[in-house]
Amino acid sequence: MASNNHRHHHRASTALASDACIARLSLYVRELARLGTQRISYVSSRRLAEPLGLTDAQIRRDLSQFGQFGTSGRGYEVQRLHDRLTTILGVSDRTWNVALAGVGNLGAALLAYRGFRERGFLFRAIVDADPSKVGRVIQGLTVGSAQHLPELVKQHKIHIGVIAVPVESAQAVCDQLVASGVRAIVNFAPIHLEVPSTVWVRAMDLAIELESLAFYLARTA
Amino acid sequence: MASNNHRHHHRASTALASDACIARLSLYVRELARLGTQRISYVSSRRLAEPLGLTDAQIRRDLSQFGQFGTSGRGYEVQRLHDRLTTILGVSDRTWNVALAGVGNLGAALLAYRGFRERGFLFRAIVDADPSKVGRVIQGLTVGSAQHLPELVKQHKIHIGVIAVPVESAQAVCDQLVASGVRAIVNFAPIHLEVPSTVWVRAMDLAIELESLAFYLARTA
DNA sequence: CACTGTGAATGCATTCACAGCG
DNA sequence: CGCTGTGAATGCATTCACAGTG
Repeated sequence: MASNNHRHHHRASTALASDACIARLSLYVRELARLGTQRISYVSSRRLAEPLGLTDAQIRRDLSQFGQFGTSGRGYEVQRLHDRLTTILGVSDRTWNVALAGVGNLGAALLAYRGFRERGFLFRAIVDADPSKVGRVIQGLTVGSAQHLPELVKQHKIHIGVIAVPVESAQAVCDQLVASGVRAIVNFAPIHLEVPSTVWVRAMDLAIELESLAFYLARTA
Repeated sequence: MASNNHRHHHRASTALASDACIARLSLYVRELARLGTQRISYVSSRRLAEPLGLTDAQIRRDLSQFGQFGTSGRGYEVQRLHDRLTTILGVSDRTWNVALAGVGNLGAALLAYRGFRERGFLFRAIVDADPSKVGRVIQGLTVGSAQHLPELVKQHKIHIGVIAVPVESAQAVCDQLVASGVRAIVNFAPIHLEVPSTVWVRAMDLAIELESLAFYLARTA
């Protein structure tokens, strides 16, 4: 989130790149895909950086953490770099199963968004605590009861849980997801979720973004 | 945006706190409000930090940039600190006028979310490029034509623009907002918006969050 | 010659650790 | 004694600048 994402995980393994760097890799993939559709075959770090509002040095530094992908004097081969980065990000050939908890307005919006499917993120199970919503079919998926979340997670081999429930039940839903084996969560509820250090959480908190803007506006009005 | 939010603004004025710090101030306000409803009148930096997943030192450091609010041996008076921070954030006594461009699923979800109104962010104008949507009433607001965005911005004295349109038209809508005098924008489209350095942009990019999670899952599977 | 990849320098944010206060 | 506020230390991310390469 913005940037907003805390990292207090203590992993022994290999030194991972920073959150910010990983987020930028996604940006590079997007821009490379766009360049690909324009039949552009080579791109320099400078040209890749410009439309993203970044610097050439930053791109080279980010990429250098994962290997050497460029050619001196020529730049990067668009298709090749795209493929390498999607592999690094784990979105090249495989798909990820996503569960959605909370089918309110926001949940429905997430289900309707095409971008996820294109990148290999597939909603496999959706649940809601409201009995009147259970059984409804949205985007081809039947809304399940919140009680069945654990078994749905196992049944569909869910990798990522998306929490779009009211703040009061967010931690409980999170606990259920974690207990069922989910190790990655996107949280839209305005609360810090307590999870074991083996679980990754990303917070999407729009109210915080608005308040940040209010701060800057109030100072420069 | 997430941290994801880049900052490449060159402001002469007083040294502003970092984006991350401002975002945390919002978290403090939230937690203080919660403590207030529990009739807790004093809180130490440690007790404030814990439920937010932060450290006591960080809270004291953040607050110290804006003044001295605590009492040695006692901690912070909940109500007083809450009031001071909302004032600093610019959300204490005033309201902010928000315009929404793009009334799709996401836009509708944003309109329906109560949290914004509570914090003083009021949707005043909504527009969509789809003629079949123009004239519809959502949450008490009539959908206007996208062409009328500039005059609506002026008419309603819009402070903040929210872009929830397809990626193809995001930059154009952004340009319209900026030309109409909007100096703060929340962008949900997966593209880097080009704006003058006097305008603040926050990116909300869910696809990037999901890909970051995929990266970590792929490494620790 | 145009560009990459990377040591070195810089700049920031976070953490430590403690003097000083109520 | 418990806690704040803050210099000092640390740790990271970004930027600089350039040797090396196709």
